[in-house]
Amino acid sequence: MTIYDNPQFTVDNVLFTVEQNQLMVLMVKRTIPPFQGRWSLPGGFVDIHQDDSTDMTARRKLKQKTGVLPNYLEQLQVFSGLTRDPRGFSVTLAYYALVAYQHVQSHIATAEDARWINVNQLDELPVAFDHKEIIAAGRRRLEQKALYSLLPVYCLPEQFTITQLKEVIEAIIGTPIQRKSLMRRLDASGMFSEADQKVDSGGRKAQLYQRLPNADLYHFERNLGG
Amino acid sequence: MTIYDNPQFTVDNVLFTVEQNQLMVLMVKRTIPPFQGRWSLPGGFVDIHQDDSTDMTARRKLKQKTGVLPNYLEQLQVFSGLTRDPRGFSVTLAYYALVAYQHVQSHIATAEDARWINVNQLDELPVAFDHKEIIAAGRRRLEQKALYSLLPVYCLPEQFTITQLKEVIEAIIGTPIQRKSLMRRLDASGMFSEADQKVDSGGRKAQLYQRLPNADLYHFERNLGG
DNA sequence: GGAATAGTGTCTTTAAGACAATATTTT
DNA sequence: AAAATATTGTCTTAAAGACACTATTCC
Repeated sequence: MTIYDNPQFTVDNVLFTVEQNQLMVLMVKRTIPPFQGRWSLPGGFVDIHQDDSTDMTARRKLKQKTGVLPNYLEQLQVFSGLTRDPRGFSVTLAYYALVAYQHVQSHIATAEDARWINVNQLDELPVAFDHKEIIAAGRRRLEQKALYSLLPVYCLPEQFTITQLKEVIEAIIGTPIQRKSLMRRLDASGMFSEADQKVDSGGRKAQLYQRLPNADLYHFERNLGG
Repeated sequence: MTIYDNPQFTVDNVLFTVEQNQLMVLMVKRTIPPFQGRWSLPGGFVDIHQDDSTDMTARRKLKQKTGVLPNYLEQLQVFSGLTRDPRGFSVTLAYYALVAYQHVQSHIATAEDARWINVNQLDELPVAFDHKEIIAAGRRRLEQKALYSLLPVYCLPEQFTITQLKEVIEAIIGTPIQRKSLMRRLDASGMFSEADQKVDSGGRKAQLYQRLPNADLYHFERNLGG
């Protein structure tokens, strides 16, 4: 039986949020080689004495950088190869995650090495490894899911208005959607309850909706935005 | 800086096909511990001197067991944990793949240790590791994709009739579909051309359709089977 | 011609798109 | 009342479901 070199295995996170109608991704500045000084995704090695699965590794790393657990976390894809890390063959399991901007804002603002980057301004940024490609894959997945589910609610606090959700979805998919369609979906999904309070917004007060704690993400049978 | 134990990393394949209207999965009998004598998914270690990515590992292992490359291959999910392998923390990247039964039949038939297992008869089989769970995840993914794409064509040879495709889809999703809807989709997808020949089937001869070589998998905006 | 299977025509259904009309709130 | 935003009503549209009808082939 052959003995194989076990490739280096890491976990990386594409943490998204939406702020001012712009999709943002969390990046951290590398302090050590390779790619020292470039921006990279928050991630690292599995600690088998602490993590009971790679999901926990992902959550642990996100908690470290943001101070909170994300509202949503899901495996994205494995990226592997000989050339993505100059040290040799490597494998990274990429996750993507969603969080409300308000939940992490204070923590990120005080951190030197962590920043929200507008995904539309990534071109100009010096990025480490193949992390631009990983972010692009995360974007595609998020965009797809936004068409047939209400996944984007996880970019908002537990309570939110229809207009807020509409703007978040539009930031993610890049095209306007019908407010009416969104209301029909909120209703049909069974994932939310109407809060007692309403909130003012310049005109008529808006109904607050609130995520039901253990509701599964509902999948619609059609896409929005045809 | 802490030194981490690098967990054991493997690649496993859930290779599906459909034969006699039954969804089948390829399994191999383990010849060494742990789980010696039990059935498991075809997979193994990355060989960094031979594989330029984990995709190639998956393809190489499938070629070894079946003699051919699958018609379709896609990452499924990573499974990890302390308890899935008695030797300690392990990580496996599961792929799922599709192949035409005819393409591999002869090769499998002569192999001692490889067999097609009807996915509906897995309960009775002694299966190694968490491979039942991995197969279940593969099934769910295949089923979902069968609702909004024509992925099941990859369980058929390059040329096929509508009736064959209909039966394959029904085996995968477990409910009957409208022949008419399928024809509309074949047409709309742009993935196929009509072959010159027709083929007999007991009554009127059936049109053969054929996969266009470089067509991408088309995603419809609605699900079948509502 | 009859049985069997393939393919067409067309009406219904469902959920999204469009957008006008109404409601509420602040100034 | 006017401006601004929220919500409802309702007609249109697109693609799937249902299913009757026609076409082809073999016996």
